[in-house]
Amino acid sequence: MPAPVLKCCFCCKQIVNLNPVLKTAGFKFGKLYVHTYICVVKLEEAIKSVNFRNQTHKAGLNILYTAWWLKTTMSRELKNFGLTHEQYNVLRILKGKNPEEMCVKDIAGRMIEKSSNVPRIIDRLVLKKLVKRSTDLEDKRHTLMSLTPAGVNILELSTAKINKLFDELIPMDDASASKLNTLLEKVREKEP
Amino acid sequence: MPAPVLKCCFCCKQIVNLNPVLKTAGFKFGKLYVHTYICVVKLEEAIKSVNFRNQTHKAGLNILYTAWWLKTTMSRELKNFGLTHEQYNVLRILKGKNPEEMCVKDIAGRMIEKSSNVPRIIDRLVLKKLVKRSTDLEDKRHTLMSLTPAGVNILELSTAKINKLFDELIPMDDASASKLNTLLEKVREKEP
DNA sequence: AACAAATACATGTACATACATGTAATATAA
DNA sequence: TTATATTACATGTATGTACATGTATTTGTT
Repeated sequence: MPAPVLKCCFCCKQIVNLNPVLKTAGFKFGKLYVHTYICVVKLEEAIKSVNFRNQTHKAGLNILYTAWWLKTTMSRELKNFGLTHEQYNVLRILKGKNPEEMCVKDIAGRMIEKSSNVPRIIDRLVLKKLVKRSTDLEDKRHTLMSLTPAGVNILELSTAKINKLFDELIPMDDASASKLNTLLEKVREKEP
Repeated sequence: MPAPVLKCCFCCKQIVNLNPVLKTAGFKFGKLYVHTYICVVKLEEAIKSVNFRNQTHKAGLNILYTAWWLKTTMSRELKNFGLTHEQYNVLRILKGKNPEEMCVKDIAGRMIEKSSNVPRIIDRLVLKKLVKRSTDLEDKRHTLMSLTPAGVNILELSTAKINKLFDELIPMDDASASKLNTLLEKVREKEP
C-alpha cells in the first residue's frame, strides 16, 4: 500500500496533523488519507492571537484574513477550469465590453489589485487561446484584447460555478451585506 | 530639466494621468512632478463596475479590494524599514514569544495567509540579521527561530509607525469596528 | 517640420504565493 | 529491533505583485 497522502484537502496544507489552527479529523478515501478541515471562523483561533490593541486593529487583520480565505476558496473552484484568480478577473473584465476590444490600461483600471501586471496575465490567457491580442492601428501604442469563443465559453462555465459557490457559501442577507459594504467603505474613507 | 516623473505617488502607478479611477491633481516637488491621488472610496468607482448581482456579491469584491488597499498602505510604510508585509508579519509573530524560539510550523500557523512559504521569508530575515536560526537538538527536524536585538529594534520602530498609521487612517469607533468583525466572521461562517 | 514631452506597454528583478516533491529525523508498529 | 509511517522542513516550478526601466508611438510646442 502506498504511503497515505496526509494533506489538508484545501487550505493550510503545511499544517497537517493535530494543529490547533485546524479542528482536524482524518478519513480514508480510497487509497488516500484525506484531511478534513474546519477552518476556524473566529479570527483569534485562525491566527492564534488575542492581543489586539482595539476592535479597529482586529478589523484590519480580519479583513486581510477574510480576503485570503475568500481568494483561496474561489481559486480552488477556478482550478478546475485551469484558471488562476487573476486570469479569471481579466476574463470577467473583458466580458464586460465583449465583443468590444480593450487595451491594457482599461483592464488595469478595473482590476481589484491595482498593481497587477496585466500584460503578463494576458500572455498566459493568449497561450491558452482564451484571449486574442492585436495592435490598435489608430494608436499603435495600444494593444487590444478580446475574448475568443473559447474564452467566452470557459468564462460562462466558471462564472456559473463561482456564483453558485458564493450564494451557497455566504449565508448573508442583503441588509447585513449592505451594512458590511458601508463599514468597509468607512475603513477606506480617509486616503493616505 | 529632466523629464518630469509622472507617477502616482502611491498606488495605481500604471495609471498616471486623467484616469477616472483616480481623481488626480499633479504638483511639482523639486525636480519631480508628483501625482497626488485620491484613491476612490466607493467600490463602484474603484473597480469601475456597477453590475453586482447582489449586496453579498459586492461585499466579496469589497473585502478583496479593501484588503489590497490596506496591504498596500501598510507596505508603503514598511518600505522605510526595508521590510515587506510578510517579513513584518513573521517578526511580529516571533515577538509574541520573544525571547523564546519558534519553529517553522508554529510561525506558519499564526500567519494570516496560511499558504505563506515561511522558510523562505525567514531566509531573507536571516540575511538582514533580524532573525537567527538554529536546529533544535531535542528534535533535529525542527528549525528554531528567534529575534536578534536588531530584529527587536526594527520591529519596535516599525510597529510604532504602523500603529500610528492605523489609528490616524481608520476613523472608526469601537462599536462599528466590532460590528465589522462580526459581519466578517459571518462571511466565513460556513466552511467550504 | 523638428524637437521635446508624454503615453502605453513590454520587460527585468526581487519577493511572495500556491503547490509538488525530496530528504532527514522521529514516532509507531510488527 | 527493524521496517514503516509520519513529521518537519527545504527546495523546485509556475504564477503573481510591486516596482524600475526601456522602447515605440503619439502629442504638444516652437
